[in-house]
Amino acid sequence: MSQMLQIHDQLREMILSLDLAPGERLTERWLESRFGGSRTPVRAALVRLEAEELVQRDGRNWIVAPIDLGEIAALTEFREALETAAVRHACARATDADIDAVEDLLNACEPDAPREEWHRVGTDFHVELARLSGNDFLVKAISAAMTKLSRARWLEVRTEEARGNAFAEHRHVLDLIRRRDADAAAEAICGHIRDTRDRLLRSLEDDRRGLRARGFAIIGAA
Amino acid sequence: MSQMLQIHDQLREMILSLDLAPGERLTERWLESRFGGSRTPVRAALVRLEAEELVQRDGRNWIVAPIDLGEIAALTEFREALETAAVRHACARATDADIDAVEDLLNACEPDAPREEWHRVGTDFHVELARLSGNDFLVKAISAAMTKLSRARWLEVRTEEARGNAFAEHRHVLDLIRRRDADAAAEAICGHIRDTRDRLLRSLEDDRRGLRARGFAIIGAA
DNA sequence: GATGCCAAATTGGGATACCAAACTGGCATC
DNA sequence: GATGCCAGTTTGGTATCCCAATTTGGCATC
Repeated sequence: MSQMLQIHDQLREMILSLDLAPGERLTERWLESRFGGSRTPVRAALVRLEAEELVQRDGRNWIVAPIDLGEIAALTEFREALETAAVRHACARATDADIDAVEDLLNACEPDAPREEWHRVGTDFHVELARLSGNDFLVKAISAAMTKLSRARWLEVRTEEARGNAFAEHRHVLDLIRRRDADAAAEAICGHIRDTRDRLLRSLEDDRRGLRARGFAIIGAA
Repeated sequence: MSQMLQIHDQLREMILSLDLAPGERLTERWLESRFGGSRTPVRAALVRLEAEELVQRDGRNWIVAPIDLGEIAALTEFREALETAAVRHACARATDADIDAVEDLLNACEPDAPREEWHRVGTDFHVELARLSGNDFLVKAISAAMTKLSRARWLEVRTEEARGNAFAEHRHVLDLIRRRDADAAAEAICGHIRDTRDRLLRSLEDDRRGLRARGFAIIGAA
């Protein structure tokens, strides 16, 4: 694989895992020494990440994209539009085997699994659910939306109970799709998305001061 | 503005206006001489356009993204999800003045205006309509979807009557939003999007042989 | 005339050189 | 002590250089 893609993937991972603080400045020369390539592939990777909105320009400088709590409400609306459409199409198109495969994804996550695991499965579920729609544009858009939410979800302080609730909602949606009840499935996924927003905003609002203290650029009214 | 952005914008325009044929190979050195910059900004522009899916890699080479007729159906579904959500939010949020501004956009396009004008207004309408939703994610996604349809729309052979029909549908949607009838507006935009798909596919299917003869890479079953 | 093969040219990936603009730090001034 | 200013440093933008890989063209061979 080209150096540019290696740098892109590694830097992407560092940003999404919060190894690099939101708002932190990135100099091309630091990245050059950090990843052992020259500026050419570093710059290509930055341009790519800029298109994914994981880094952005601040004047002439590059910074890790800040987390914008103001986006969360709009992102929730966006997901409602996409995911209700996705589950409706899924009801019409997914085979039982397809649905079982998504259920397996949920089952593979043990109750005492590490936080990373829950985080990953919580994202993957929505993407795989989207895939049942058979529409790649929906898949890509939902995947991008989950990426935009990803870092905020890391910051959320989640009780084991809250995680259990979210997973129960996931299972419920799958059941309704299996029964081909499109209206109920759309309603359920919509409710789940809103619940997620509420949990997230409540947690982040409570913890906002602490997050800023950790040096994270958190902007926008939650 | 930086050279990279100039090159990006010019090249983007050339691709969207079909000055560069879909599937055509682009060498970095040709672009370098064509736009009078060095390879560094050229390459940055290409990486950017790759993220917009207007150019893509073919092995190590760069090519203008082919037109994929197979995408049109999925894109239509995608737009249905996005635009019905957008008009529903618009009914709740847009002011009468906002709606009038979109109507002015339509009125500014004379019946005998050149083809470019109809093409542009036909795209802008949907983006400005999306803006009435107040949700930037919907705006961006709809804008990107219209860009993906843009070149296929150029290829469409459109009678004056067909254009008139499309514009009448646009006005009808606006009226329903003005009356705050969300269900009817959603229904109307959805019908319009499907009509557009049908017109487009019928026209392209008829003309496919001719398009290939012009050297355009047109892939996928329509 | 078809085919196989090798040298030359071209291409993209990467590294580096150079420059102008922005930033920094410290010193002189008030 | 606060303020203004200038030299030195750092940075991103651009141009250019080098290299390995691929493509190309033509020539020898069959």
